Amino acid sequence: MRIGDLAARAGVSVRALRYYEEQGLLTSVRSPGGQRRYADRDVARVLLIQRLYQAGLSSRTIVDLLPCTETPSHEASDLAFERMRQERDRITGHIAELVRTRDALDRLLAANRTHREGLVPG
Amino acid sequence: MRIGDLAARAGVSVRALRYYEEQGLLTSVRSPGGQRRYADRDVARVLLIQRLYQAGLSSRTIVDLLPCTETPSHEASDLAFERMRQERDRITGHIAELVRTRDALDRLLAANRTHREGLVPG
DNA sequence: CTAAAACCTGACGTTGACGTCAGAGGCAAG
DNA sequence: CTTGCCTCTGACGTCAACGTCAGGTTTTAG
Repeated sequence: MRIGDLAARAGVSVRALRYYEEQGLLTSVRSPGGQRRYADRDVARVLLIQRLYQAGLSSRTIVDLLPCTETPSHEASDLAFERMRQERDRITGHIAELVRTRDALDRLLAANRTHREGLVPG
Repeated sequence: MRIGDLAARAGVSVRALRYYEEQGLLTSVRSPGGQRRYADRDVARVLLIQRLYQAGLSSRTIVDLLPCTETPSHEASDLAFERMRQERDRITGHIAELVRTRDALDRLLAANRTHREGLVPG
């Protein structure tokens, strides 16, 4: 599978895939001519990377965690495991914050709706 | 209230407050010498701004919505109202994504715990 | 065999929310 | 009036995840 195919299947840009490799998030086998070739399983890997980015993790953090995800072995360091727990908790906190923000918006929307429905005629 | 006091009370930097003013998110009255003076209610305003930033809104988006929040009037344009609904829905979607990501991490954590607890002895 | 399409490696550009530094001025206390 | 802290206006720096362009090579369709 070539880089353009992987990009299409994972819904990211070719540039992004090269950047992931540069950051150590993704590896590739090279063709005799030097072009990157990927396996089918890399689609899922890229989707996971995207998911983690979207959750606010940095490249550095992701590269620390990925060994855990690929080969759940005892060698996956305690630090990586602990880091994963930390990130999980951070996400939980972020979700709570977003819920509060949404509630605030809901209250503002309600207040505006009141004024819109003519309870305060102009 | 001076800018340093507001910064301390709202938990942001002085630089951030000047930036908010530059972006049209915050206004101030000037002292005879040209220094910014704020009212107590500006603390809440800054906290709201911070909350919206943290929810992924840009300065531009926030400045569009803030008129709605300060004076819920009929003049608050339909566009601002609609925009607010959009952002609310975007946040809801984002929350759902974060929950999915957290679930993924939970599964990975469970897998690793299995290997850690000696079910696969080394 | 050829031309188009895809890929390669640099390397500089972008964006947003500030950080930081320089040089100068305002302000309450003693 | 001066000491010291706070504040002012520029204006350049930062950082991350790519976008984009240049100039050249590989792969594939016909």
